Amino acid sequence: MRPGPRRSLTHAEILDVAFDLLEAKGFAAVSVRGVASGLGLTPTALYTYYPSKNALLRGMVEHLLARLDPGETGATDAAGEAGAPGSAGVAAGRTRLLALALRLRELLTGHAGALGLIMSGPLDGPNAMRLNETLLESFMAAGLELDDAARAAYALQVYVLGSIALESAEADAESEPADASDRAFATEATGATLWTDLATFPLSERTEAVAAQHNSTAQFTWGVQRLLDGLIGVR
Amino acid sequence: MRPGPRRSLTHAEILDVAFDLLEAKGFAAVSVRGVASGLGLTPTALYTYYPSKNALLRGMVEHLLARLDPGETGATDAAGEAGAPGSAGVAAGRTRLLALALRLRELLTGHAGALGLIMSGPLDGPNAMRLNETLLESFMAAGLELDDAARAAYALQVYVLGSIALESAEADAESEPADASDRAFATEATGATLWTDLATFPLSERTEAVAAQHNSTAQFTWGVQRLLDGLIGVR
DNA sequence: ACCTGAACACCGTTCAAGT
DNA sequence: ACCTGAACACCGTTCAAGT
Repeated sequence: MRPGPRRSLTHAEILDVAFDLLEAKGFAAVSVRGVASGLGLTPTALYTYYPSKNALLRGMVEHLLARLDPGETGATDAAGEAGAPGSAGVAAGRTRLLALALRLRELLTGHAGALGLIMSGPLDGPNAMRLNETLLESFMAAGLELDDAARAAYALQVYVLGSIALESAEADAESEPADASDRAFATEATGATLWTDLATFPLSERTEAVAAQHNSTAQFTWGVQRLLDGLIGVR
Repeated sequence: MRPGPRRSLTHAEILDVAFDLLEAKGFAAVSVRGVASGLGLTPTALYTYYPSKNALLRGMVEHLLARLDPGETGATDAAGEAGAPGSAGVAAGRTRLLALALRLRELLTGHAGALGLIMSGPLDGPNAMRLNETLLESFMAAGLELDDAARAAYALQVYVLGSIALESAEADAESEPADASDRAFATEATGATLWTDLATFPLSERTEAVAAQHNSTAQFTWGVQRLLDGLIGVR
């Protein structure tokens, strides 16, 4: 076939195929050629819809964030004044922040390799801004003044994305069987003693059990709670 | 030339070329072919030293971490008992933790695109373990019991890596001029209203000035301090 | 505007062969 | 053990051409 049947796709259709690919074969499979062929198109046809692969990736991020649904704002009373709201507002704000963090983590870990998406550029799309606005409202409801709320909102995003980064780094490693030898070479490369086993690090050794749980929802929640402890003045 | 002059390179020499490439041309330029040609080798020759590109990347991570130099342990007194150490020990532990976090950030942001390195696999090399051990010691010196110290050490690493992730995502975007149009397409892709400008998000708008400082050392320090507030029971 | 086909300049990795 | 050269199966992106 030469020119083509004039399909006129939706961006949503393209992103669906991209997410199918991400879930089925991982981040590396989300290629211009791969998505195009999943759509029944030539790679070059995709450039009609997105000017670059990076633009496609950003579209995927926004698509994910659209499903975040920050929920009812409801913090309008506290948003106006920088004073100390009632402890009920503090508790409500904190609950909402934890819920948002958990939901964000859920969305991003649901699709393996989603971190690659986030690193495609800054989080400045409309849905990312909506999230930011909700975080600001919640921190102000919890008693922070505006500037501190901004810093706190950023800190929380940092923590969530950091968690995803570390989790996905380990998840990727597990799916690659050649990893043990990779590690050996990395060790040798630094000139470190090859017999640096756990015994050299007594605390790390005694802590193996809890380290094994580092990627759990419980550890994530614990970390977010401690961060919120530090950000909000309560507890 | 056919077979070759039998060079016998050091892993350190290879890593040096890799870091030169990383600094000069970014993470994408750190390719097997690129490193090999910088060494005057054929790409395949590199596979004698590293079994895969990922192994090379892990070697680079260890090489970076080797320059971390956690410093004198000095917390041997507090490491033995889970009780409450003197406030001097708490302050010293906390100071050391902040210094480590700052140093780690400095190392990773010094080389643009270093996050790609970290995502090459879990941080389980000898130097990564040495860092972990030092973090454990410091948190115990600050008064945490062993299991909480393990969780806290992980939380701190999460925060540092998350900061790097967000910073490098924005740094990469700045170096690409085609970004504005990318964003427009991403916006359209979600079906979001195109006129979602800052005015729709009043809090985000009023907070632009501090948002512009999100990648600063000051903001990083502020976030780490708040996290330490929550992790260590003081203040 | 949407699409094809050919092409350009790259990738990581494998394999047989040389010293 | 260390290296080459050829090859395989991919990339993102550009460009002229068709409808």
